[in-house]
Amino acid sequence: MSADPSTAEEIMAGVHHALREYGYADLTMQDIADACSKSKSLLHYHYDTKEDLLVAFLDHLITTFERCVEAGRDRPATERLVEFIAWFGFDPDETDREHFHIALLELRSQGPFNDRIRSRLQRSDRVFRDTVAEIIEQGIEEGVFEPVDVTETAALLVATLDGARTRQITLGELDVDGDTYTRTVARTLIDRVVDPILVDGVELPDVSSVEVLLPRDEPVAVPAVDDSPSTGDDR
Amino acid sequence: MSADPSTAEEIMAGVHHALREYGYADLTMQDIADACSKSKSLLHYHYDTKEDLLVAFLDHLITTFERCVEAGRDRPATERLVEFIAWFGFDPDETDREHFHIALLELRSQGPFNDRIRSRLQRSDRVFRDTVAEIIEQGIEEGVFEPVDVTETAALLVATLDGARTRQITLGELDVDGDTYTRTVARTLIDRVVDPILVDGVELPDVSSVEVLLPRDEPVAVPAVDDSPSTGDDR
Amino acid sequence: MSADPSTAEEIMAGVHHALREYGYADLTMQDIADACSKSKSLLHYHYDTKEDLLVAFLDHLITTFERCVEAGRDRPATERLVEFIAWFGFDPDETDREHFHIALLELRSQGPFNDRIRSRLQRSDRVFRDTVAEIIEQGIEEGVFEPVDVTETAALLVATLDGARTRQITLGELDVDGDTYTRTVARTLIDRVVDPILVDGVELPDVSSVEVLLPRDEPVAVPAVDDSPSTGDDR
Amino acid sequence: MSADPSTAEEIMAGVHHALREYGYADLTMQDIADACSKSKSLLHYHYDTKEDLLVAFLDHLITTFERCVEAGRDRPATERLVEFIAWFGFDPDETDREHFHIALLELRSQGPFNDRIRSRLQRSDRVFRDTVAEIIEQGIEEGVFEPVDVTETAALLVATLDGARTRQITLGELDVDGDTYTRTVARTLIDRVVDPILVDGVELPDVSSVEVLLPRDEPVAVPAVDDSPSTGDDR
DNA sequence: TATGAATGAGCATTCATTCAT
DNA sequence: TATGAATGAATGCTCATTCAT
Repeated sequence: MSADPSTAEEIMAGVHHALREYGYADLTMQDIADACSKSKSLLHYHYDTKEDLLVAFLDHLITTFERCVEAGRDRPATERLVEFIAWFGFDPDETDREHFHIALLELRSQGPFNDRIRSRLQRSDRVFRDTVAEIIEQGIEEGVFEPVDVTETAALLVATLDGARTRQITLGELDVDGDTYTRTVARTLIDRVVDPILVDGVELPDVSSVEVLLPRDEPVAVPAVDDSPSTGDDR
Repeated sequence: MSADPSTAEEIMAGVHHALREYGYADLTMQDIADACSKSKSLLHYHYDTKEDLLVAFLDHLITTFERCVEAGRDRPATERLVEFIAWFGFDPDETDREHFHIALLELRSQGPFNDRIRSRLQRSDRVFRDTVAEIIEQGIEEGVFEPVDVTETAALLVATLDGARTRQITLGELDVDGDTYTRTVARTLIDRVVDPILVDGVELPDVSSVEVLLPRDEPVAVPAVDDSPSTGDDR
Repeated sequence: MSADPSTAEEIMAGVHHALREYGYADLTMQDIADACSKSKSLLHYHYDTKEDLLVAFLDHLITTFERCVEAGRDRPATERLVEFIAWFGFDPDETDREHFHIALLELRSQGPFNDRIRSRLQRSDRVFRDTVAEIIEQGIEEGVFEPVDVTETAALLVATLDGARTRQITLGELDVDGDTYTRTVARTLIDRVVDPILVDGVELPDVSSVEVLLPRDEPVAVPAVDDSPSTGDDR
Repeated sequence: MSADPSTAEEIMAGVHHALREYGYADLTMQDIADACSKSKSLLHYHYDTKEDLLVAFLDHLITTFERCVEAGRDRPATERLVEFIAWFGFDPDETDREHFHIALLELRSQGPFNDRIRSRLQRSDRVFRDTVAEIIEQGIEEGVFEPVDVTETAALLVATLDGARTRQITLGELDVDGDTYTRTVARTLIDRVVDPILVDGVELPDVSSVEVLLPRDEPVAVPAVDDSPSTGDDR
């Protein structure tokens, strides 16, 4: 890896920033270089190809997410579930986050064409569904959720939230019943899917009272991720 | 419109074919020209810019969908709903359809950057949700569905099915519990969301018994769509 | 020639109009077609190539000029000379004329590359210099001009006026001593070159009192010029 | 500016060479690239657009001229004036120079359409007329020229020489009285305009005895012109 | 005569990548 | 490590010209 660990971080932050600004389709190496005040050549010194760089960025992203999930593991299941659901939506003023997810959607749409990207998406999907499954499992053990099929339930929740976010992003600030697409769907999802599996008497905490530990996608300096550049080995 | 209506159709079919083959990001005017055995110049003769052409294609797509929805309006609500849900999924062998939806996802991911594309996506979203809402409304009137909030329900169903398809597409033929992502989610969606709103005693028809009228995305010759070339006016 | 004589005239007027609007370098067959409300194909029916069309236009232009010169031949030499000098300049509000001469300059700059254009420019040069030479000759015979070398004098006058106009056109409405480039030069030309060859006691008439018969380059309907299209013979 | 000063010079020389060979209207970036044995991409690396490159070339040209004028300032006015007049003409064998001025005329004809080109033409006009004005002023001070209006005289001389050259170029090697157009006009110009303002007893030196310091338009390596690539600032 | 449809050749520009330092 | 210089491949678009009717 880079002798200077901060260089790798600066580059990752640069990718993040450039993705937010230009989107994936319009993203050039020059954009990234500008965003981290480095030269194109240096990016190629650390990552042989543009693809290598983006794959490293995806790894970085997933790792960050995993770390955050880990950090919240000691909280009650209901709280964690609400956090997860809430995490998917944006407030209309979080344009940075929205721009980033737009870029991410573009990147995801390249999955079918790119094995390496796809493998990261799969890992990310695994992490997402496992996280939700684990939360539900935990809830069942805690006696707050009915004993449902956790795998199916996790798949449903993730698909729904993802679909809502995708639609909200691609359609713009479209209102559905006077609220955001994602929020409308999230609310309905809770009413129709989550509430029915709550054990009688159990209530979900209010969204506003739940601390969100999952990454808000800020270009925070991350504690040093080892993604050795240009080693070339890939799955 | 073109004097020869078949030219416009040939071009639309060419776009369809080329999107399936190359995806949206890699799609060139040459690809489209090749796909319909015409010259690049001719494409530019009919559609000033590449964007114009793709926007026209989206219009064509939505119009086709609307026509098919119209055609199935006389069937029972349960049947129509099952058809709609089934329509979202692919069999593993329908690679053509899958490839097309991959391209569509890429195109959708450009919505945030392109007003004209976005306006088509919004129209399409409207059509989708209105269709489902109308089906549920019809079901309530027929006495087969409980009187639920149709707008919310429609939003939930569409988001979930879209999310499942998006994930299935981007992640590849990933199995969830031994089935397709979309099918697993569709099944769970029916169990957890649709079944609970069925009036007691009513049962959904089996998927395999429902005739699917919605467009299978084949480049079928469509009965004449008016997309006057190069008029340039937009919204 | 065209069965309908007005068609040829409409096309010539179209070229004129289009040249004024787009200049020569940016002139497309479509521009000309639009300017005369005809189709590109029709232009090609009458004139095989774009070059043919422009060459015909130059012929048309020169012929018109000759006709106007002819019409003024019965006036006194001093009057004719002042008219000629005045004819070269524009008022700042004659933007149409200026735009046309801009296009003409562009066209002239193609002379070195195009034999057929060059031959028309040469003919036009001949007509110009001969006209001035004839005026001076006439003046000598009338006893108003000293017996100077008419060829040299004509060459000097034409070069100077042309140079002034070229500079005025290319440099924009640049002021020289509070007046137009062309007018400043024309005045100095009269002071330094014309006045000295006037016989003692003779005075030039005032510019404003001289009727300008030379063509103001308006797209006037011309009495029918025979420029048989597409005959292919040249020079 | 380029780290290697020779690169900028090579490109300028390439533009010069390509202009001479293809003219302005037919000039492509590929032509220029070929002419300096570089890649099109490199041209775009140094100059964002074709226009940028040509504007830089015009700047380069004017700067070179100014430098040469500067270098000849210590000579007598009559000598400098004769040099200036002689400088405008070509010998029939100087086809390179002629070709270059043809291209220049094409470029000038774009002035009305292009602010940046026009501003360079204006600067060049200023330099030309100021140079002649300064020479005449100097001559008046030296007591060899009568005290005439220097501005008017300079405008007249420049317009006449420019007009003669333009006509010679556009009309081809057309003879006027057995001599070049420019030479005929230059001779007459001296007879009718310059001689009359000479103080009695003063004579102009013979053209052949005057050393011409003004640039012969050869692609001579110029002592380092600063045209920082792609800075984008203009005027 | 007159037109709409269709084509091929050409061109400026972009961008990931490489090279020399 | 880090950079500026340089390149090849690719792409959307323009336009004169031709063809079928």
